[in-house]
Parts: sequence; structure tokens; C-alpha cells
Amino acid sequence: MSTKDKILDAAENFIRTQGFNSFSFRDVAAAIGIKSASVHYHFPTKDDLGEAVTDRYSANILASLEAEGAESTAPAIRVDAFIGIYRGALKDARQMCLCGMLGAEIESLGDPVKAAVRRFFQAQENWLASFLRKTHPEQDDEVARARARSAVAALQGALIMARTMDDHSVFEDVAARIRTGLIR
Amino acid sequence: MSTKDKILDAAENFIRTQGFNSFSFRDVAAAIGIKSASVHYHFPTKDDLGEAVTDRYSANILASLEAEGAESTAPAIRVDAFIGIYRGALKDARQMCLCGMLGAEIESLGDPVKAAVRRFFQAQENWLASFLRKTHPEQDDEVARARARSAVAALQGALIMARTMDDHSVFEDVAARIRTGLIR
DNA sequence: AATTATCTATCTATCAGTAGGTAGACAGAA
DNA sequence: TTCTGTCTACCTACTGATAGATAGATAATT
Repeated sequence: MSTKDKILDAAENFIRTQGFNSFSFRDVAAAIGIKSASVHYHFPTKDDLGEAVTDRYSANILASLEAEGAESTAPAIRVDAFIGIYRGALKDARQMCLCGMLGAEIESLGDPVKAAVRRFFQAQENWLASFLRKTHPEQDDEVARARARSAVAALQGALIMARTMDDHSVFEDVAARIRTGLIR
Repeated sequence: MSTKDKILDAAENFIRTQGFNSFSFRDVAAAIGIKSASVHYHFPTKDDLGEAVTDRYSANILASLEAEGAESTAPAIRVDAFIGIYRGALKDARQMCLCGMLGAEIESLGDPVKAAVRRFFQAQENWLASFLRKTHPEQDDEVARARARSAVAALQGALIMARTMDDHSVFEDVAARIRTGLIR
């Protein structure tokens, strides 16, 4: 793996566990065995790094939804793929969604990172709303959008609560209700 | 207002807008026109300050629920009081729930703050679950708990999304669905 | 083929600024 | 006098960021 990718991996991990403002260039460098000046070589400023991590994360999520939850797949499978992305973050490494974390800290971020986080949430809402318009063509677009927003919000909040309470059942309780709410 | 209260107010504001790791003792001191050493006099460490802010916040929320949503009040009013706490944070100052922010950053916090945040979420869940057991006595306790957790999670996530998208309608869309879900 | 020049990725060393935190002086109130 | 609250002055550690050196690979020129 290239150094650039190692840096992105380490930075993503720091952001998703501790937040954007609680890690330094030195932390990232130490995590992968280089010096902080070398991190600056690949990403001149912390905002550059944050933007790159966020863009890569968004692309990965969308690609994963494309793979596991393509339009041809059955509705229940598609919903499970969507929820599974959030569950995986929690189960694999007790992490937040990258953009859930950055969204909480949004006021302390630079404009490029802010914009990248916005794009992520818009994409999540769009994916779910478009799913709902397909499975419930009789429903108003506004209703689909509201349902989509509610599901994304609940998943983000579920990650916060499950991590805080150190109890995965919090996430599962919320996920189960979202699932039936989206499939119904 | 006492200096101690001014410090708590300023710290709460910083945490709820930017997060616990993006403000300093100097920031707090400057916000209220004193020196950082004086902040240390009232709260020796940053953890002490974080714990005090969190405990005060929890007490205030519970008192407010006691006042506006006491057990004798009609269910719809009680739910509105609960949701209104979250809406107020967003509308008045575009702030997060203090514990939603700290919950996201939980891994970077000291144990006393962690514990205080946990107590808040447990109290929120308990309040809503006890409300639901009263309005739906026929329902299992586990269902009430799951419904309560889902509502709190969705409200926390709604704050993140509404702030990130700079669009209050995101919050209102989610709040409306939670409201009907809780009253039904 | 040999030489020269350029590029890439890293390093060491350093900067000015800020972090959380402390010691001790001082003024006013009890 | 003693206690309370605030101050000045300072500490060590760390922050994001930069400058300049260096080694190795690659490309261009002779």
C-alpha cells in the first residue's frame, strides 16, 4: 500500500474514533512509522487531509452500496446493505461514521471539508429517497425524503449512543425499527 | 451571575458548537473577560470543567422536562416538551445537544466525563420509556425501550444533519415522524 | 554509455504559536 | 487574620507548518 493510502487510513481511523480535532500530524505519522513532515508532503494542510479522507470515504460508501445494494436487488437486501454499512463501523472497530463525526464538529471545520461532509449526507438521503420512491411509487416525494432523512439521522444517533453506552444492543434496537420502517 | 456560572456557560457553548477538543482555557477566559489561570482556579483540569458542564446540563434538561412535561400533562404535550429541548438547541444557537457532541467524541474523553454523558443518555431513555409504558401499558418493556432509544438517536442525528446541511427542515422532518411515532 | 538534470519521497531541524497547568503576588471581604 | 478570587508570569509539551538536505529513481542530453 502506498504511503498516501496509509496516511488516509490512519487519519480516517483517528477521525472516526476521536474526532478531527483530537489528532495531530505527528499522530498520523507515528501510526505508520514516518515523520510528520512527510505527511505534510502528501497533504500540505490538515484541511487538505480532511477533505481527501472525506471524499475517499464517500466514494467507498457509494461503491459499496452499488455493489451490495444495486437497484436490481430485493428491497430488504438493499436496506440491509445500507444499515450494514453503519453496523460494520460499530462492530469492526467501534467507530463512528466519518461524516457523522465531522457533522458534529462541523462548525470547527474548514469550508472544503464542510462541503465534502454535506455532499455525503445529501448522497445518503438521495440513495434512500430514491429507494423509497421505487418501493413506494404511490408516496409523495416529500414523504420519501422525510423518511430517508429520519433513517439516516437515527443511524447516526444510534452509533453515538451505542458507542457511548458501550452496548451494541442500542444500535440493534434502532436498526431493527429503521429496517421495518423502510421496508413496510 | 457568578464567574463560575459564566465559565460553565462559555464552556457549554464551546462544546456544543465546536466540540470538547476545539476550545482551550484561554478561549473560555477570553469569552468572559478573565485570564485562563482564573478558570483553572474554579475548575483545576479540563476534565473537571467538562464534568461540571455535563452534570449541570443533565440537571437542567431533567428539570425542564419536569416543568413542561410532568407526568400529569397530556401525552402530546409531554412529547412536544421532549422534542422541544432538541429543537431549541438548534433554533436558538445552532447548537448540538451537549451530550450528543460529547457522545461522538466519547473515546477522547476522560472517565468522569464519559460517565456523566452515559448518565444523560440513560436518563433520556428512561424518561421516554417510562412515558411510553404509561401511554401504552399493553406494550412490552423491551418495545418501549427500543422505541425510546430510537427516538433519542433520531433526534441526535437530526441535529447533526440539520447543522451540517444548514437546513432546519431536516430537523423538522425527523421531529414530525418521531412525534407521531411516539404518540401513536 | 556516460553524464547531467529533474522529480519524488523522505528526512532533520526548526519556527512561532498555543495547549493545559502551576507558583506566587496581591487586593478585598469575612 | 484568614479566605476568596483574580492576576502576572511562567513552565513544559505539543501544534500545524516550513526550510533545506539527501537519497534514489527517472528522463534528457551529450
